[in-house]
Amino acid sequence: MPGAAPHVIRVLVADDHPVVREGLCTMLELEDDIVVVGRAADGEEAVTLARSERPDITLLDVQMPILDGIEALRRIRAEDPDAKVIVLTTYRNEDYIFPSLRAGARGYLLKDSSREELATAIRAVAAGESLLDPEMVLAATDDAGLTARELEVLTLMADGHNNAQIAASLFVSENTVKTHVRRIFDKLGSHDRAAAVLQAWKRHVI
Amino acid sequence: MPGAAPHVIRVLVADDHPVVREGLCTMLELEDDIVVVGRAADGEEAVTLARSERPDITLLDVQMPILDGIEALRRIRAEDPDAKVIVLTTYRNEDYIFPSLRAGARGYLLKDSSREELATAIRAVAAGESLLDPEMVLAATDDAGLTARELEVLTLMADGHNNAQIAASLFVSENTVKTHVRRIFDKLGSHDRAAAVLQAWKRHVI
DNA sequence: CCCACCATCACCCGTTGGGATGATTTCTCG
DNA sequence: CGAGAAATCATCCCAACGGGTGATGGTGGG
Repeated sequence: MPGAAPHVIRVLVADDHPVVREGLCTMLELEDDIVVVGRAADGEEAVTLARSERPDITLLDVQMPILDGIEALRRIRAEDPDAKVIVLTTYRNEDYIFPSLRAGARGYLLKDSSREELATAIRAVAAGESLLDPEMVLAATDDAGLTARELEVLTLMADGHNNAQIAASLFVSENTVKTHVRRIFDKLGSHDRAAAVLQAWKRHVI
Repeated sequence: MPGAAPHVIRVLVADDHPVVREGLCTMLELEDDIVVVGRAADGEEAVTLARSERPDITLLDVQMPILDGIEALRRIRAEDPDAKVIVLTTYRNEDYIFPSLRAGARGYLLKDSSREELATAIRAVAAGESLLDPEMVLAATDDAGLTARELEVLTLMADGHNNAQIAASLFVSENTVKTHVRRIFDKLGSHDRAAAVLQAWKRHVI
């Protein structure tokens, strides 16, 4: 890599919260090498602006009206496969990290980031690297090793279905369901449905 | 009320998220009659700044390190019972609305607010009124009508305790616990522990 | 090719849970 | 004071749960 000329990085900011959007823009404008070239309040606007402005970096909030961040991300990258997008999240919702990466995100950050972290992330991604909030990556890998089937059972349990109902839903015998349930308990470290379901919810497994 | 002289409103902003803090300040400074006299990144700082600056309005994030918003609110009002504090929340966590009001908050807003809403709220509270996000008030009443005792039982259920264990914890008979549990089901519209606990969690009852 | 993992099912057995119903006491609020 | 809500406890009863153990196919990776 050549000691690239001090190139200004053109950034598009998409967030439905006016406060957050302003905050991001204000912080970014304080950096000499970053300029905000567009602000979007929803996913659709983000896609449109990405098309017209062709920013170097697009900051996308996951939770947005009309088009959510992930879907906006897909469309932006469908139009421009080289688009570099960083996904932001307010909540520690690791649920979105893998979908984001699969959709082509280059970065995944908590909004709870300092100006430095933001700027660093933007520069890194602009330079072609990828950047993930380490805290998020760790948490996201915590799917407790549940299999797809176990997840189905767990979800039905969470909805208040008993073993017989789950069995009927999945077209298997009740014995099978009981086996799954027991394995779910093992993996989540719980001994009953209530604790297992809450545990799973807290860990964003369901 | 007299057509008060165009008095400038001195505001203290406390939020641990740099982005949000900046965003709030930027938006508020755009208003002619509002000036930000302090910025705090945690509850302790907020208390200190409230003491030294004596702002007309203090904006407090509920979730902050060291001292959370509620506790900071209590201390600020302990030192100055006339302090006017508006509590902000990112999440739709209605759990904090009643504690906030009990602690003396004059306003309770979602951070997901426009500049106008923010400014209106600040002016209203500065003028001696109270202002609550109507959406929040409605949601907050949704505590499912659980009694304090039922909440204790529910919490223990959520931790995976069975009726016998709960009975032991609360020094009552298992029969009593079963009665509470059944009433909890009724109130939450569930038929088993797993669903009840998750329901309660989602509704921020526990 | 074999091992590991997954999903499936079975049987047994003791414990727990949840529904129905009724009663007592205490406390608050009008 | 009297109504009502909350908390307490009881008894009956059957369905559901959770633990233990063992077994059979299918699939995929090494």
